[in-house]
Amino acid sequence: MATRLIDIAEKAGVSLTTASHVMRGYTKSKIKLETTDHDLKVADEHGYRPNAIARSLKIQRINTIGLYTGYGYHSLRDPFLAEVYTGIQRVCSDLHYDFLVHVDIEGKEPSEIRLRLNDGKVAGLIVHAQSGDAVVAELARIRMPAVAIADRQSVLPSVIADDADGMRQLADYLWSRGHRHIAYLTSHLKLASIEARSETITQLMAERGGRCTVLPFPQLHPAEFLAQLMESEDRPTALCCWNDYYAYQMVRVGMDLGLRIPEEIAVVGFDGLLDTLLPARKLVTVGVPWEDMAAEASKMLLRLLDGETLPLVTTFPVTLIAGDTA
Amino acid sequence: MATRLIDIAEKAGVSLTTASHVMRGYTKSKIKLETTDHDLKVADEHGYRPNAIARSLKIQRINTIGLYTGYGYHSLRDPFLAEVYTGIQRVCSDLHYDFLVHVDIEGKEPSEIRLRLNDGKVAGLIVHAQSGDAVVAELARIRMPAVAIADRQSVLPSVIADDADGMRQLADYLWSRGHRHIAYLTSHLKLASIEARSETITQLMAERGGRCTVLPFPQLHPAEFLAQLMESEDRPTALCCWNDYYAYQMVRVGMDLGLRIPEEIAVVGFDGLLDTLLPARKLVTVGVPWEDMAAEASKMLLRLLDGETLPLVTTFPVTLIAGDTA
DNA sequence: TTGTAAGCGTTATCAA
DNA sequence: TTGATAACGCTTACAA
Repeated sequence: MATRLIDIAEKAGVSLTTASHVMRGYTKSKIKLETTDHDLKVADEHGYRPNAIARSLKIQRINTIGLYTGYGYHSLRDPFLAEVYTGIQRVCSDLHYDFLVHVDIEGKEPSEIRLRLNDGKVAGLIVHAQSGDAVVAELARIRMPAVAIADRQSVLPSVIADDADGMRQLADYLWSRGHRHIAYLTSHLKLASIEARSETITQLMAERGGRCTVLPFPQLHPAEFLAQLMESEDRPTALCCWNDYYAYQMVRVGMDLGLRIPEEIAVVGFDGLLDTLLPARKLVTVGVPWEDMAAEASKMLLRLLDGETLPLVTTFPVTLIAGDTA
Repeated sequence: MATRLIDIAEKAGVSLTTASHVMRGYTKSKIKLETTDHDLKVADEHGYRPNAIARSLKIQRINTIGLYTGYGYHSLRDPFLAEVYTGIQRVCSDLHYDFLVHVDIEGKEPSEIRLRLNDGKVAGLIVHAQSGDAVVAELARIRMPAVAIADRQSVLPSVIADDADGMRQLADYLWSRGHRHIAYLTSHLKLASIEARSETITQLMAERGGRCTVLPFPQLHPAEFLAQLMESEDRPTALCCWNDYYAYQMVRVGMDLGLRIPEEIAVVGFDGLLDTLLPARKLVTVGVPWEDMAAEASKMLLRLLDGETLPLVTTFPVTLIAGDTA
């Protein structure tokens, strides 16, 4: 049981109110400097910190914001989300907020999910979801403070990229290099940005007398897809991919097929997220199951909360991964 | 103002207690099925959800865990942390916990930081910090439930990799390929794993009559460093790097210098995190300032909490990034 | 300058 | 089977 304000007050020999005033640096009512100093000292000795929960309940505010994404738990291996997290954290850090990753929301009905998001743990949400996400509609209905990022939500203030302009720049670039027939590789996700991008480029190419074929990105057999595409009579000369990840996959598949890029097939992406730090070499290294370890640590933490005693050290095995750099 | 339990009770024409029992599915006291059904219906209509804050205050528990890392805000571009986050989320999702990323802790004294971590917002913490981190000591002192991950903390249950065995495997591998003098590129961070790794490999090489020189990783001028190293008379034939990120940097620098890898210089890492999806090509793409956008969205959210009215759409400019794939 | 007391929305004890 | 009522730890009128 952590020390409470009343404990501090008692130890310091003052009332609860006085202690509270001192802790909050209340200036209106002038408290004796002596009292103040003494109180603070006592609080410090006991490592006292006001309980944020009780405080939130009283003042009806909480300095925590959350993130809702349509997907279950967020894969931070997705460089896009990593950027989003980093941005949120930067601001939270500056403005003294904490950042709650809502994860207890999986496999539920939309209405139930929004209930979970609205249980008072966060003051508001950053939202990244597909168009027509039912949860987002619910959130808007109950006027939960929320801002959409990257993919526009009609019912929320949205922070988006200038997708159309980006596509125009790409179209200009490709056109000036002589491309008259391109393919746009889209995603199965119903994201506003994807629609904006594919529509814009299709229209731009058509306006100029060229054309753009919209195709779903071949998740399962990218190599077969590209091989077939290259053999087709009326084939596109450039692949315009929804994002960098898709694009790099196409580049790799192209290289595997022995295609010269960009001479035989040009590839462009969208995002500017993935850099080229990693050469096309396979590193000799030691594989560590970091994710499993973090999972195990979390489980242990919860068991700890249950009063269980845990071993001081839990060691996971690691494995050498062969490569070509050594 | 969200609906409270008492509102539901009034609407349903029952007492607060009854409503509470119904909501919690309390079975001991048998409530008329009619009452139950009616109450639930009313609650549903109003989109009622028990306030987690009030609930936490009352039951003195909270189903949220946090993460403390020694560095300011966590860079999620660090693939290691991405794995950690993902692992934590996976477990939280399974066990109905939420995950709080503490960010309001920067630039404070250790004792103050641990106070912030101990304000009741989280039930416990996952910890990743350097050896001798004062905050960790404080956390242990006040018996805050915590589990360390990846880098052992003497005062906490720790989940770590078998660093020594990993290094043994690497040493065996390098030794069998004829390497007798290697360099270990270490970090400035005082992490337990680093110490364990460098000590182990140094000792293993020495035992066999070879040797290992421990050098700080050249953050600023990796190219100059490698060039000089290659020219030195008694140069190592292999670079053993603290992690994959360091290793890939060395590989790239090596390729830039025209070195044959592994013939002229072998490179090994540790982690198994970075894959080789990305070829050493520079993509033509459109750069989007995702992080800034997320930051802006967060700021907007907070302004929204202040009652401010925001524009429905905020658009950021994007820029074409030249490359060699198109 | 300090103290008393009400109340934030729950849960839980104890009567009715 | 249901209903008062007292906490949980804090903030804040208002009173002394």
